[in-house]
Amino acid sequence: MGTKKPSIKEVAALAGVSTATVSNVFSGRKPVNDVLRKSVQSAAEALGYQVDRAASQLRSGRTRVIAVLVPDLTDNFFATIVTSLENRAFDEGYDVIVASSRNEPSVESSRLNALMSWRPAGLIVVPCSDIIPPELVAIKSSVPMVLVDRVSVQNAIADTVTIHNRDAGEVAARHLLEMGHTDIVLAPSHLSFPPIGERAEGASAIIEGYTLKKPKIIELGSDVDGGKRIFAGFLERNPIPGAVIAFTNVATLSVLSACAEHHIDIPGRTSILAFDDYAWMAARKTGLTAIRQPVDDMASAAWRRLRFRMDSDEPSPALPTIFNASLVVRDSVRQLPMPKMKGSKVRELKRVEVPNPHDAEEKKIH
Amino acid sequence: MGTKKPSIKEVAALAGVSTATVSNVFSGRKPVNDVLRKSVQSAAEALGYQVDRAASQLRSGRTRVIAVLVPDLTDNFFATIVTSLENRAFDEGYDVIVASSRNEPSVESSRLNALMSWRPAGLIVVPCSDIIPPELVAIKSSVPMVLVDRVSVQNAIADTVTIHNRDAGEVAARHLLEMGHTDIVLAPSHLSFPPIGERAEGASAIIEGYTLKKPKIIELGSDVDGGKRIFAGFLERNPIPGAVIAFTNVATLSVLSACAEHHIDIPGRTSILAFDDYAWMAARKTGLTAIRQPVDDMASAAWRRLRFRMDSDEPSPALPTIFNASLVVRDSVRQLPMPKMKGSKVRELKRVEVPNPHDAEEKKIH
DNA sequence: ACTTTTCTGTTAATCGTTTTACAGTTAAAC
DNA sequence: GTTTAACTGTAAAACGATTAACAGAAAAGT
Repeated sequence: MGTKKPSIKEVAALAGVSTATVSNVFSGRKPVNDVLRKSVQSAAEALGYQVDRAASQLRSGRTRVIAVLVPDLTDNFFATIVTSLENRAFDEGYDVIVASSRNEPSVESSRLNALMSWRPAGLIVVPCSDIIPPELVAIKSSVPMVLVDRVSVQNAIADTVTIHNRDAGEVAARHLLEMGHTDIVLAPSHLSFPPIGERAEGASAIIEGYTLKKPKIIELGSDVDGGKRIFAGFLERNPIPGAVIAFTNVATLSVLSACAEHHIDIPGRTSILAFDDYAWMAARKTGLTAIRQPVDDMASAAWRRLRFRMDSDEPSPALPTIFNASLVVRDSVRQLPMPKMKGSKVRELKRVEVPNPHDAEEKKIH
Repeated sequence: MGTKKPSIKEVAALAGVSTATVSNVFSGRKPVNDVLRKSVQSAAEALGYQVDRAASQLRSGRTRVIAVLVPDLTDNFFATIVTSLENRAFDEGYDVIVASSRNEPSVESSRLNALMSWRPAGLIVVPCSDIIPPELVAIKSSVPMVLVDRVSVQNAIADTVTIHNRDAGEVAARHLLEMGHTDIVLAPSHLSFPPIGERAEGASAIIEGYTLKKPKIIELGSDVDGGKRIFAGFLERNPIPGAVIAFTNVATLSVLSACAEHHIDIPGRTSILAFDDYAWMAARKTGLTAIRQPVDDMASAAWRRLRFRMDSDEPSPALPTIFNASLVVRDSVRQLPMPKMKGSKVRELKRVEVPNPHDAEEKKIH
């Protein structure tokens, strides 16, 4: 309980000007004489004045807030996106408010409502599943927004930023086949999450095309402990697979934990190919071979797209921005003695350019 | 660009009541007849009405916002704290806005200002270094706040929530000594960060007491790549140490990466004791022995303390809440052939109770 | 010398809520 | 049967900024 914050009136009084002038000094909306400007600034300084967001926003209708909704801040992938977004936004004078949906659609809805009550200037959402919450559809027309990662590009209701998940899955599978593996198990978190499902489909199709039968798929869920138990259960009831593709960060941790518990050597006994590339994956004796998503590029694309939407008032059709994932080869996939083709050290997926009639700049997807 | 949001007036008109009544329905401040309440609610529903935060906040002066400032959202420790805080706050009708300081004092200051312009009801800060930004000191009297983790309890200007870092360092060192290690290197990120410095001191004191000489200390900085290079450089210029204590998450990753690069077997060639306990630490063949901080307990303590401050207008002296860390024994510390004493599986630090005259509830620190 | 433009600053209305003060109605108390 | 109290609802005044409309002075144009 200190003294309450000074208002613009007090600053105006102290500087001997009108409140309008003080406002102009702070917003830079109209030029102010140097002498007056100085005196306003020092008056504000002396009083510890700060513009009141609420009042400013109420009157102007403009709000320099970007709302961001992610499934789980604790997941490094999302945390990285949020951080990146936050920095970019801040540099351009926007503030970011974040909410996480804990991977639950109901929480997602209520958080979305909470976020919207800020009347944000823009909205960036990583939905938690493929059923896009009805709120979003309603909101879509009133707030510029972009959807990231967990969306199927087909039925997107707004701009999207994703990687080409099917391709990524294919590359993963192809790498395993090239290394001589045919006994491959697929370990997604939830097939119903668009990117995960697409990755798994891509991988499955390639494997089936080669081995003529569908690979086993085990859904591991989105928490590490549960996933570990599921995968451990699988290991107990089945022969140890020759290779596993883990389609998310948590799936990777689940698989790895279960293997550690059962003293299964990697890659001696089973090979592992992970998705998402984190520091800890390299910080081990046998580094993990993984599919890396260009997180920073994705974040900046999302921001760029949002800026574009916020700046233009002409509505234009939803634009998908699609990045390429890359394969980072380390030591967790064993070369089996029947090489078909040799794999290269870092293998780029074939680049998928999205036709983009409205925003030429977007073309230079990297 | 859709239709603009409806205001309270339109709801009132549609429901055939005054705006005051609508306000009462939503705030629950005064009782409203059931019939009217229903009609207000359905009118609001029909129009898609949502209370405008800006206006509400401007008029009432109250704001349901908690500002949280952390050094790095990408660090799982902080992300966990933020998530935990967010959930708790949300359940009680507060919204959280987060900012990260990227571990830079200058960013910290500017972010702090940005956060304060929200006129938050409460502030939770994890400072990035031991020099508490001057803004904070100024703010202290006007906003309830609590400091978490990176603070030395001694010169705290507000309530704090920490673990007993010195003790944690001591326990780490003692465990290594008990396992027969004497050739121990200390790997902190920055000694100037209060908790890190204290941990290192604790460990150093114990080791010195036993071996009669100070252990080597290598500061690794707060990014993994840099730290890895520093530690790799150390490994090239020195004999491989018998054991390493890594005092933070990033330090752990740096050390591990460097060891992987140099094909140094753990714990065969060198033993490692880490701080902070994450999923990936268990997801390896040789699980990492680590000191675990009770992150969730810390977050809830921080929230509880903040609530207390927000509820009471009587100023009371700053109260430190101190938790105990625990040692989680896995496989990364090798038992050397000269056992002094035997260590137990999970060893609790001695509990440090903080006298607490003002808030009896706080006593039950767990 | 008079009009026009430009520049700079002010007055006062306004944004959408909350809230104080008050009014009307009904129930309880005497 | 009048006074008190208890409820519910309303009208209207805030809250602190922005901004449209305006005003006065200096510069420029004719």
